[in-house]
Amino acid sequence: MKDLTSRQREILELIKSHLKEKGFPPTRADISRTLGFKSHNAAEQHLRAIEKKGFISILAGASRGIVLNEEEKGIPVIGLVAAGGPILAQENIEKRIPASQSLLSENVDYYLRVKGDSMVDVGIFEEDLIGVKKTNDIKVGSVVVARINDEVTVKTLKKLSLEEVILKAENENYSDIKVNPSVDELNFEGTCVGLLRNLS
Amino acid sequence: MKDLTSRQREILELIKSHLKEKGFPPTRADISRTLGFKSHNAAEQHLRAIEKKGFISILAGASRGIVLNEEEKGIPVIGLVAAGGPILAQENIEKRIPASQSLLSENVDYYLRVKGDSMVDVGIFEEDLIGVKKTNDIKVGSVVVARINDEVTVKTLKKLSLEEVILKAENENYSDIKVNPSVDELNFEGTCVGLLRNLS
DNA sequence: CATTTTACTGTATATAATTACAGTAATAAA
DNA sequence: TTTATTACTGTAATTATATACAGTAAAATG
Repeated sequence: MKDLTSRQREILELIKSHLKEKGFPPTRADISRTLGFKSHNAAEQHLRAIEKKGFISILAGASRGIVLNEEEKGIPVIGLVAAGGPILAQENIEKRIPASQSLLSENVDYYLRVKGDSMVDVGIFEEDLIGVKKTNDIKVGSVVVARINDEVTVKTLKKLSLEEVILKAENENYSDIKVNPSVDELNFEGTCVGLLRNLS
Repeated sequence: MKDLTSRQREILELIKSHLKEKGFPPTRADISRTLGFKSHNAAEQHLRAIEKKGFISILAGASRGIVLNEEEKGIPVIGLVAAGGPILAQENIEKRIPASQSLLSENVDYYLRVKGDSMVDVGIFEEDLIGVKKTNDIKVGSVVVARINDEVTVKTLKKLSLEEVILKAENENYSDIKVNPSVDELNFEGTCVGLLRNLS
């Protein structure tokens, strides 16, 4: 799918906002009015170009017959993380669930399916989905998604310094993980901002 | 807001499904075609009636200018339940969060903010939101929302018979609640089908 | 029983909207 | 440098759409 020109992108955004505000697509005249075109044909030709590039479909003969061709991706759910690769790699994506706006207070970049029982003491159970936000703003005390030498784990961050990082399992049967960042490769994938569990 | 007649409801549903399928509202001709009217005016007059009853707005002069007037504000979040009244009473609704379709596997009628720590052993913590589905299909072993003599509680259903109902708190510090349905007033408000937690 | 509401048909018309054709001009790609 | 693409103006025709007016008939309401 070819890239849109800036003008075409502007028109696509206009269509989206019109849809959101009014509830139906704009006419050529609407577009022309908003962008100051003196000819409806300007809008028409932009629409054709955008359609040709695959971003919309135009239904012939129908008024306001502009359909967005979005694959409405939604937020990816990560099942098992293949060692080594990036966490959001295609092969890790189990499914996608529709973007859920204000469901969780902060924006979620992806959901990670929890494996194991190392976090049961803070109510994170196996098979729960934790909402992860990619951020470098990692704080001691929060639940983080960390990658230690290609292994991804969810733990509470207990200590963060240049010499030593301590990750705490919230389960008395597990002991703390102590990592020396200069010896082991340690990356923080993000912070856990929410939790989703399917019962029934 | 007056009730719609069955024919009017049919037309409102048609508008909704047209919006969902095509992405924009139907014309009077579309409606007439689908429902077999021989005159577009049939559709027009139905639309006027539906508008008069407050379910839609019609934008004069605009093609497909039908706007749904839904308060469909999303799924209600219930904070504290006032004793006595129905759980979904207006005064109990703390806020609403957008309908989240496939987020939780089953449809949620409302979210209930958990008070207390009686369910921590199954990972339900204070301030968590549990997704509740109103149903009479209550099963032993599932987490239910029950009302005992005007008090609402979330517990695991342990035993269900005509003589005795046992509700189990999932916390060793609490003991089972035994209810005799013929003595105490007992209603099941619904089953817990999911859980939502905001961290961060 | 009179009146209103619901549920249409049928005709007509103004206007809303799509869309084709003919151009101009600047910029990008081959 | 030729050609294609982008970005428009301007005109016009056709079709799509909203919407008014005049009816009919059954059902609901007061």
